[in-house]
Amino acid sequence: MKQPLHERIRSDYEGRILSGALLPGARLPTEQELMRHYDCSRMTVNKALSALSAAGLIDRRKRAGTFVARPRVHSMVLDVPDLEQEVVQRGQAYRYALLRREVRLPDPESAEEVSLAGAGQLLVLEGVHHADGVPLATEQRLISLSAVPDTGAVDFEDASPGAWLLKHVPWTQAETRIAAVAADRDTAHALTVAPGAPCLLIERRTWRGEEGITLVRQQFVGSAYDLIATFGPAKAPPGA
Amino acid sequence: MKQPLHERIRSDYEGRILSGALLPGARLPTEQELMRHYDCSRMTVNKALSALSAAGLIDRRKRAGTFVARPRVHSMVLDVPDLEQEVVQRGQAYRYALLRREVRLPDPESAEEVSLAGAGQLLVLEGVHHADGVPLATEQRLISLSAVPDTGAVDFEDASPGAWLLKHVPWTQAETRIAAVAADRDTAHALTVAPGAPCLLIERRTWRGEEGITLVRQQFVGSAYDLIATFGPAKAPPGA
DNA sequence: CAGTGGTCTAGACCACTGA
DNA sequence: CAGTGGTCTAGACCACTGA
Repeated sequence: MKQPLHERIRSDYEGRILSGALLPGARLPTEQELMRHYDCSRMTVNKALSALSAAGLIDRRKRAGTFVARPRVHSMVLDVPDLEQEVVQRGQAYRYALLRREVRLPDPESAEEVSLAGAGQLLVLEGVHHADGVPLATEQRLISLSAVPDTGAVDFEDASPGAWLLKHVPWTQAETRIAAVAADRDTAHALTVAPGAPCLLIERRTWRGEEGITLVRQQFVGSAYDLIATFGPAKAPPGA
Repeated sequence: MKQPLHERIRSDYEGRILSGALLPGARLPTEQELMRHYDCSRMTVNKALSALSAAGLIDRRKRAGTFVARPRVHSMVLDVPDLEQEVVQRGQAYRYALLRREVRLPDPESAEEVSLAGAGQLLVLEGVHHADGVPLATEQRLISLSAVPDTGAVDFEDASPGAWLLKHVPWTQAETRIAAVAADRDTAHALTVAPGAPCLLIERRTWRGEEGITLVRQQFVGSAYDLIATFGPAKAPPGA
């Protein structure tokens, strides 16, 4: 075994957390218990747990113990925006209008749908995000029911699916594609802009471990929305 | 002093690296030397250096020693694209055409220019990025000459300023603003698209520590460019 | 082959805080 | 107040690799 022991301990628990075997809030063994289980010194256990803590996967509290961290909302380096929260922070009223809801098998011709659904079905949600009653963005979302079975029972008539997912499903990997497109007729109608108006298109795929969670395609009114991403060690850029 | 010693060692060297007092490639003291200097055990020194290594600020090589890492090109979590590299990877020929170059004081009415320039002057560069001879994006860039004095001597007639900066200036903090806009007359002309065509606008501010380095505003032909950002622990998304 | 970092041990004292 | 994690010590053996 060339892998260091502290790496093995770290990846053991990383795997259990990412796979969902250890749910948020679950308690991990104490350092003493891990020392006995892995037959090693406390420093080695501590190194593994410190790394998990630095990665945000666990929270450690003196006397209380070590716990699986709550799903990261804004703890990732890129500020993946939760649209609802953002609108509310601007002091506007947020509303999500669900237009369509469907559970179906993936389209066998769509590689991305097949890859997302795995062996199961897809929940398809279409709706429009509003700020102060004005349409801000359209959203088409696919959710893997095998990855997130709970979603089937949730009522999305009112709540934004993105906000629900952020709160309930930990994700570890995301890919975002951003482009500027001209609004087609349907989108222009839904957003009450002129056809051809510039829109910001955001497509995001999210994974937990190796398993796809959701694929979402949002189209924003160009004149009404900016995407801002900040990254680096500090909380806010120095200029702010 | 409530700050742990390993934190103090870490922040001592972090500060020297970010401030430029220790340049890329410079050698740090060995663990033995640091043990003597801070009068502590090797594990404490090792914890501090391991953290700097995990953060990508230093490289450690057995027998050789510990060195300040080269500026991060793609090591940040968000894949800030280097346009030149991206175009070349697509198998296209890259060219940057410089349209304007000027050294001037910041406009006192522009808070962002004043904040960027500090006490010094600004280098202003305007140009167009081409892929296979076709205009891909316009670029307006401001560089703080007090933060990057070397820039004054560089010939940007041919080389993209972004690629030069990525290679030569380590940055620690960035803020990116992304929006969809309609091309105005000048931009449409430079990009040879119709006025009003959707364009992806990217504005990026970059800092090294507290000091502003550059502010760049790029406008991409919407139909020709997608921005893709991947983040998470793995190198590539599982679906790819 | 000698110096460097990587890892690990078997302890220790302490601060914190919830049972 | 007892159990937990945070930090630190003073060693050790090893793998690696450049002088």
